[in-house]
Amino acid sequence: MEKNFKGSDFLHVGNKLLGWYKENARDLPFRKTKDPYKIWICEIVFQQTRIAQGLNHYNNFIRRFPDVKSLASAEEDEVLLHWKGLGYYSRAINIHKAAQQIMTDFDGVFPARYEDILQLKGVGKYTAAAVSSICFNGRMPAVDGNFYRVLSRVFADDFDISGSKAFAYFSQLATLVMPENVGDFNQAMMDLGSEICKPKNPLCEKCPLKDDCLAFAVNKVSEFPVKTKKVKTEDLHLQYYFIHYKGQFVIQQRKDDFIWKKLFEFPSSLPEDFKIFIKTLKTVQHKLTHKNLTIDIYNVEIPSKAIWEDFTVNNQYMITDYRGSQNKSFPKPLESYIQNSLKD
DNA sequence: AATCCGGGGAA
DNA sequence: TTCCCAGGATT
Repeated sequence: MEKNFKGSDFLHVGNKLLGWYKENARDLPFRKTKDPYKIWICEIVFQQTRIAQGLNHYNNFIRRFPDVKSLASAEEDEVLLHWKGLGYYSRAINIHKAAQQIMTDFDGVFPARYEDILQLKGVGKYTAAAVSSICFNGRMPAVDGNFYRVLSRVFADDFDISGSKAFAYFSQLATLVMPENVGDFNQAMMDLGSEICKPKNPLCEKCPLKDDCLAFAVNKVSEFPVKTKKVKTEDLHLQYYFIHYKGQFVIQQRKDDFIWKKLFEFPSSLPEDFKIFIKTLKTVQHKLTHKNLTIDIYNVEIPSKAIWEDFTVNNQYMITDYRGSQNKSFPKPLESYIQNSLKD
């Protein structure tokens, strides 16, 4: 149902939210700073990632890369290592490229304009609005999943959040309630969506917007937001050869397409001659959001130094050992396999 | 406009 | 199991 609220005044909703936020803001490390670098990093880390899940990654990342320059001059593999286990690895690749963008295109100074921030790799309209508003008094709503949920409920609006029009639609809705302090407003919406206006079992009785929420008024909070798109998963079979000799083993790096971008893995093929060295096969199940993985890992034990050197040199494979593998980012199931091999 | 990209926690 | 999370890039 299209609604036309133009001419109406919903500013008091935003101001109520600000009042609530002043007393109930979560105590998070990145709330203590307006350093655009740190705010940017935290926005990327927490894309599609819960605070509890990403907090250690954020702290470790900032400790190792405290500013744009240290990140820009780092090796990509080390950036990926700090992203290990977080998922959506293109974020790590893009964050590294963006740091170098800031060095070359913006003279090493984090850009203050929304349009410039938007040019950074991995930064979309949400992140640009968040950094702009929190650090530079920008006046763009940082419309994310929390905005969809809170606004759809407050206005009892059944606009489908699955479609690509949702961002523009809820951005306009957000401007109706957006007060002067946009930076705090954006963060307040995140906290309200996380702590009160939760997807399931929202705490409506504690909600500062209880008296303004149309969905609550008609007891239909659970019907919002409307999301029609279904999540589908498909099966995927992977095959690996854990080729090793005296604690060393063969690895390779994945491409930057498909899953686990730029992460390390074992070879997925083995010359026919070497299949006589296969000792065991371990099959691992692993779930991704859109894929159910079945991973066959063949343990290939090379019997002699001569064969090992012949194999690794001729095929120009990357070699590591258990210690060295700690400094590389492996997908979780392969990391587990390496750990288990260590026990044997 | 539709699809893909992780991993973990909550219900 | 299913859904969702401080989304963005690609096609």
